[in-house]
Amino acid sequence: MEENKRNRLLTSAYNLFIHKGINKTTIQDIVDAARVAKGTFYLYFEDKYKLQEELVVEKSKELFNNALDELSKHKIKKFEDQVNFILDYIIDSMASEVGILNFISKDLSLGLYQDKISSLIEKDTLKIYDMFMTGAKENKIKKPEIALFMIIEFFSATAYSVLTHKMDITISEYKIYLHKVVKNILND
Amino acid sequence: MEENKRNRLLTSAYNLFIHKGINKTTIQDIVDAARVAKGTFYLYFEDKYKLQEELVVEKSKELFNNALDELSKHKIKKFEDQVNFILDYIIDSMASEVGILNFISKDLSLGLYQDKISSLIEKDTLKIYDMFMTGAKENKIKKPEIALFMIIEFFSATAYSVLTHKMDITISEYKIYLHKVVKNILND
Amino acid sequence: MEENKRNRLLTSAYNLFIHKGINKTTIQDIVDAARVAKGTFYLYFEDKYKLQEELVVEKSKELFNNALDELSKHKIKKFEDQVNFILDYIIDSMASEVGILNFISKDLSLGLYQDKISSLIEKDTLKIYDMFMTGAKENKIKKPEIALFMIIEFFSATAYSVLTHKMDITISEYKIYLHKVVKNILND
Amino acid sequence: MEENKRNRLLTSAYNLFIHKGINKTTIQDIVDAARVAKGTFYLYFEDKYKLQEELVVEKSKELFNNALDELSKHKIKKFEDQVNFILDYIIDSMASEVGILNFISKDLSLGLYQDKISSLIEKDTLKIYDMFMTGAKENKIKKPEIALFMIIEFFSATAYSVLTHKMDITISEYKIYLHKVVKNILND
DNA sequence: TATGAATGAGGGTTCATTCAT
DNA sequence: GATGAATGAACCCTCATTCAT
Repeated sequence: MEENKRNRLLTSAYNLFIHKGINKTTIQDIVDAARVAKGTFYLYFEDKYKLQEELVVEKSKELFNNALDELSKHKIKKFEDQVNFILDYIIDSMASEVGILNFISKDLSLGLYQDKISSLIEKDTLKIYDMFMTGAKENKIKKPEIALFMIIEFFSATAYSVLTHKMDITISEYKIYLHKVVKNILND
Repeated sequence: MEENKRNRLLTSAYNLFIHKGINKTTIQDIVDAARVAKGTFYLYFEDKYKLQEELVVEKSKELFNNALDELSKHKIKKFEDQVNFILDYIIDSMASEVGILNFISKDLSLGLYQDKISSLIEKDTLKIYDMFMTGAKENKIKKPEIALFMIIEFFSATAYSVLTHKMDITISEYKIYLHKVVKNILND
Repeated sequence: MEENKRNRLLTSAYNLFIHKGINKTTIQDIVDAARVAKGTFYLYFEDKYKLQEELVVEKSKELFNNALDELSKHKIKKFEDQVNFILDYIIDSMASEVGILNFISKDLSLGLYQDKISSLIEKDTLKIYDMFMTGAKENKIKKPEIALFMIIEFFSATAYSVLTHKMDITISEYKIYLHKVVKNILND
Repeated sequence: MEENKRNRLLTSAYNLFIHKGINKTTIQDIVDAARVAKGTFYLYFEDKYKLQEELVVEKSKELFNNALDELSKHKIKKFEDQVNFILDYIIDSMASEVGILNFISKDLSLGLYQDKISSLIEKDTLKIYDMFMTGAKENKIKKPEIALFMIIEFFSATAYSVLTHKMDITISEYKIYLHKVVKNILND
């Protein structure tokens, strides 16, 4: 039963965050949507931001794992192409699901999100991290961690701007640049 | 006298923002530090965020203009090298002046800052924008606006991470990557 | 416990309103007097004026119902006399209880009060309204609603002035005029 | 020059009062409209309410005097008819000039207004007061002050309600009631 | 576990009034 | 007379957090 309420809180918060942003979502809003008492919130989460953190990790894992699943279906040989496939998959997912974009960026700075993503990626439990490191080793990439970091940072910053139409460029056009920068970083 | 108080508010706010971040800085804090009555704040600024905006624009202009001044002293011929010189100058400035770094990133999302920077850069009154466009034209760079955007986004995202030691890499090492990506983007 | 605090707020507000008037009574005053936290006020009332509204309705109902109770003890036959009995009862009540008079008129315009009273009276749930309409019908009064309105308006305006000694006339003298006007309005 | 600014303040305040009501009109609003500095306000008026008082007296005198002027053109013999003529004139004026109605009643309670009117009427400098007392004496009305008071109170309360459509009755219908009550009060 | 009434610090904002110029 | 920058008390309201039940 307890997990039930905890999950309801997570789901309700997610829906509110993507619609109103975190700062404008109150704990009252969350517990109302979850049909749970206010005190119950504090039984499961220290505060709003701890809940958010959990949500970001969860949603990111989902995104990455879906990308990996899809990758495994395509038998792509070249490491560079694998990396690009994953990045393309992520940007396409985000383009089709506006919610997650708002979630990671309205109020929530992208920079903040990057903190979370980075710490997420550094966890060796994360399959995508392993996949990258394995591929990097096989391809004798010198500093794989820095390379990954550069790719992620570049991707995060630019993809967000492209998706929100801050930059007047289509996703297809953007991918060309992206692939070139990735190639450049990997073939150090 | 009036400009005096206005300036005291700006200065006090700047100092508080870089130490506590904007969200944790209250208007009461600002007026206390400026030794000014609360109502005086509202005489000059609509709210905390308007003041911040003014501060960001001002500080950014300072940074860009200093970079350009310095560039003009060095007689660098190649466009790509000029761009790199400016980026290096900015990252070095930020490295030596911790304040501005906290100011643009604590609470304040980097993304938000980029909005400001971007709108700032798009103003044709801004010398740095002109400089880039002129150089790009001379070098027959195809889509100078997209190139500039890519460089700024990449630089903003990575420089911040490097300066805050989120990534274990020295500034010198970082510059090597940076220059390569810049080269790659410019020689499209 | 909850109703306890709510009632304490109502009582405290009433006492403050009758002594200082609504406009000069702050929410801080009310919660202090009720020995309750500020936030508690907003738990029960939207704002000061909603509380006031509730108070006016409550006090008015009390007054009307007492008047009707008393009327029923006196077996008065004639409709006109019944109406005068009620008006007399109300003015006597107000004369003996200064509080309610200040409450309905200091700051609070009498006109405003009339709005409340009128809407109160128009509710068919209100016994006094039924009593009047029934009596009016039996006595073949042509436009009972207008008659009631005229009586109420005349009574409200003059009674208030008499009770506050704005006019140098005793209550007894006043009743004579009042009864004449009532008679005149009813025997249209 | 000074009278000029003073008058501009009065005029501006009047226009604001009739549109926004007194409570929502700030001194800043008034001085802005009068194109005068804030401090200047305090040179001529103690506060907003002293200005308002002056305005009420002035506008009321205007209304009464216009009524008297018009009366003198009609050679009406009977005292009762003269009184009714004046009341009719006033309600017709108010009906045609919405401004004054808002002025005396939005925020400003009618009761408050009555205070002013009453004190105004008691001043023997007021022609209308003289006219009434003279007529009353000639007609051997016993307590002319009380009669005047009753008429004014009844008229104020009901006319306001009729004009603001709080009561569903035409002005013509209303006048019939009004005249009957006046007759009744005068023929005591 | 679960509740939700109660808390109260703290936020932003307004505005009548003063006073040095 | 005239100005308007400066004041600061006062206000309303929000909301994360606690705690007795």
